[in-house]
Amino acid sequence: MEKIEHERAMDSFRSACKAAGLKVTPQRTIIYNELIASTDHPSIDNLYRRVRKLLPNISFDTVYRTVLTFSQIGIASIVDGYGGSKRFDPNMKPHHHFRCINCQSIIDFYHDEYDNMEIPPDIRERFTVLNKRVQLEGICERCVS
Amino acid sequence: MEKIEHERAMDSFRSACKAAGLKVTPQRTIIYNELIASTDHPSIDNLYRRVRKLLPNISFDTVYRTVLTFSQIGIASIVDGYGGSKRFDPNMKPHHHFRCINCQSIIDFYHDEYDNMEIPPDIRERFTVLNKRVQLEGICERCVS
DNA sequence: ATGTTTGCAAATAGTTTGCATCCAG
DNA sequence: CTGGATGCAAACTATTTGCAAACAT
Repeated sequence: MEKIEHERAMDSFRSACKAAGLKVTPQRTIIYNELIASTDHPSIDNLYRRVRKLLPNISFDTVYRTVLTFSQIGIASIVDGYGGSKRFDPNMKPHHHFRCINCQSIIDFYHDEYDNMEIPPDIRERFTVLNKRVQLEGICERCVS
Repeated sequence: MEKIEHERAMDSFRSACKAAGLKVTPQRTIIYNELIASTDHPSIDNLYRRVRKLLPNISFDTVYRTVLTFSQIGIASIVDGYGGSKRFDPNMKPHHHFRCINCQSIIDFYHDEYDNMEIPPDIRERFTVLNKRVQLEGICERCVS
């Protein structure tokens, strides 16, 4: 990430905090700063270790709560392990998922157009792709009210 | 699921077990049976409660290990919480993920064609879609060897 | 000032492992 | 028979909560 882009990201971080009524604390600033410097989708534990180099007294759960807060105000997203526990699907036919961000229910759907999407050439060259799935996120019909 | 389709699924379950050198035990049979009867992507805890009605003495971790085994031999898949812990992404621009099923690393990639995919009409009518992402799974370049 | 955030600690939830016994092949 | 599978227990990891002190506004 370029320097200018980085500063722009820090600016929009501060705006997002204010918009959400959250204080711009040094902890939050440093955690966000480390998060955007990380390209590897870090776990909280991972992030904690990096942040601690800059802020040795920070506690693990400050990092924990802060990153969860970031995902609530829409400046970061959880890419794995949304809920507490693993969930399973016996349906091995090609299909796709809609996940409700409120009630966490996962709804299967079928859509040929999605099944037929091509793998981008650069990905296909570098990796062996075994599975392809579209994941939609949003609010389900029961949670809209 | 229709009755005939259900029996076909149980047949292919038994074949898959044999092919993988696994024994077709009553526990595995009942767990798989309950799993395909569940359309809600159950957690293990959830499945355990259902299975226990049929097999009151079964232990929680038999269910646990069994379902993990199912996902290893390819007759079920984990749809949430692949690893032990949550992982975060500060990148809020539209992008997609490749996840290595071996080392669990998650690689971002960009692809306009994926960004521009339409939401299926029936989904758009029922739900409020906030986010759309393609998730590819497979083996990454470092893990192929 | 004051209400939010932090750090600490403890509780809870989810996952993994070791091992003796049991049973499907 | 026999090696893999099961049940039990305990360890371990991840997540959540309560609360007093500290801090940003």
